[in-house]
Amino acid sequence: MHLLLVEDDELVAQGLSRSLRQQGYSVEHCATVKAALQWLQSDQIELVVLDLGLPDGDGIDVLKHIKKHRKSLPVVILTARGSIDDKVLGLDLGADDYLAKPFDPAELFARLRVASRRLTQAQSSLLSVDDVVMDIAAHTVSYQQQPVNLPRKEFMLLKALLENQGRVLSKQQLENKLYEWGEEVGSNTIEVHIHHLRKKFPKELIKTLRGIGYVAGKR
Amino acid sequence: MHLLLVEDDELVAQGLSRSLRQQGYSVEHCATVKAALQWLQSDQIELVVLDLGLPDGDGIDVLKHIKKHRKSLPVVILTARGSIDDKVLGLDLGADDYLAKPFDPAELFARLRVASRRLTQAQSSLLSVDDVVMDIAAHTVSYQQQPVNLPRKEFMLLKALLENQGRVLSKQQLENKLYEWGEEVGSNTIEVHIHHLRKKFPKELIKTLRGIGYVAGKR
DNA sequence: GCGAAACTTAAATAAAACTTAAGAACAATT
DNA sequence: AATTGTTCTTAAGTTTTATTTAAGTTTCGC
Repeated sequence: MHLLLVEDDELVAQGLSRSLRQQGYSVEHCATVKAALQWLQSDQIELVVLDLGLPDGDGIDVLKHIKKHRKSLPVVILTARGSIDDKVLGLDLGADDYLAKPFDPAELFARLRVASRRLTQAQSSLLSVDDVVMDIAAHTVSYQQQPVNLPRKEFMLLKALLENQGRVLSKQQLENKLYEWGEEVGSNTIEVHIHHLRKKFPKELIKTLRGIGYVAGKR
Repeated sequence: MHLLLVEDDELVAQGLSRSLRQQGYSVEHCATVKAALQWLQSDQIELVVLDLGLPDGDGIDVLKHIKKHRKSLPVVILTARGSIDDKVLGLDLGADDYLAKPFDPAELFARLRVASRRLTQAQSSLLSVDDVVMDIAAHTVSYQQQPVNLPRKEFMLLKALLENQGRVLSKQQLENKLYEWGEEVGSNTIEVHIHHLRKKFPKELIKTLRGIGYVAGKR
């Protein structure tokens, strides 16, 4: 993992770099705001350890820059400014952690492990065919990047179809998915909903198999 | 946001609960390992503040349980055990942060904001859509640079929506965020609060998806 | 070309959300 | 402890929108 250490005290920097490398990071080091911003251009950096008191400016500016341009890049602040107000400010500006000097290296390493293990995390589940994308958790659907508003039943119907791409679902099966048990439906509801869906999406999305049912997806 | 406070000192717990509520969390409190595990069954909890010294066991067991079953649930440890070894252990077992008592409440709140904004991938303590800006730390909201006064529930509601921009939240989900467990709400409260919010902000801010829920932000 | 199945349309019905306003609960202040 | 003002909940009435129904039209396979 690629770590940028921004620290102007040469001695501290050297010691830290060495032990961070021992911890398995590839460490880049710089001592000024300017150099830090330079490094951040590169998109190579995955984790930042930031001292606030720098010779050519305030480390807080580096933090702001990072959170503006690469908001998910974790930053751990490491500084002599240990007042509560400083901490609150740093954390609220987007820092992921804040250690006041003097600190124990073991604690820093533990906190860096927390930050880096968070980098390896997952995303929400999406159903899609071509440029029709459904996010079930967020209850949203988009077509060609544009959000599409689907009423409840239409959403359920499309979801059923997308969950069974390539498989034919009979009207009966679809009804079972849309309606509670015992809630008999007396008419051509499914046909009507299909109709409405087709008006909102490309017509190839839902194919009819006469006498059998409907399928979504390519084939 | 639904927070579980695990703390056996009755006095501390009471004080903390109150100020956490003031910070806008719905707080559930328990004092034992057993009760904590119970609460965690419910899947309602989004954030945990954990004391380690509990009467019927070690809080570390609660942490282990969480990280086994609900990996991504953030846990902030808050304890009298302040040695480096304890900290490293706690953090390496999956805690997201670790504060040793005595601590300053302002710092705890700031660190909780870090944890909760990570849940919603917001970058700092400012949430905004267009010219509606919410400062979670300061508990203020403004619209077109003008401060807007929001009562607690309205604030919580707007916060929940802003934390989930683009995601649809059902009335049920919103209720879960505003009310503590067992505090059943019998009526159309959410609708009424939404109504009040809409009177104070541009009407495009909160969209209704009939039968599904509400969304804030552009889509 | 015939009949069954699916499509389309519009109106009727049902369901959800909005709007009010009143009073209960809660806080702050004296 | 009483008073005032604020915030929250309830509930009823209204409006809006989704869903169902039903009737007329088209399409498909035989």
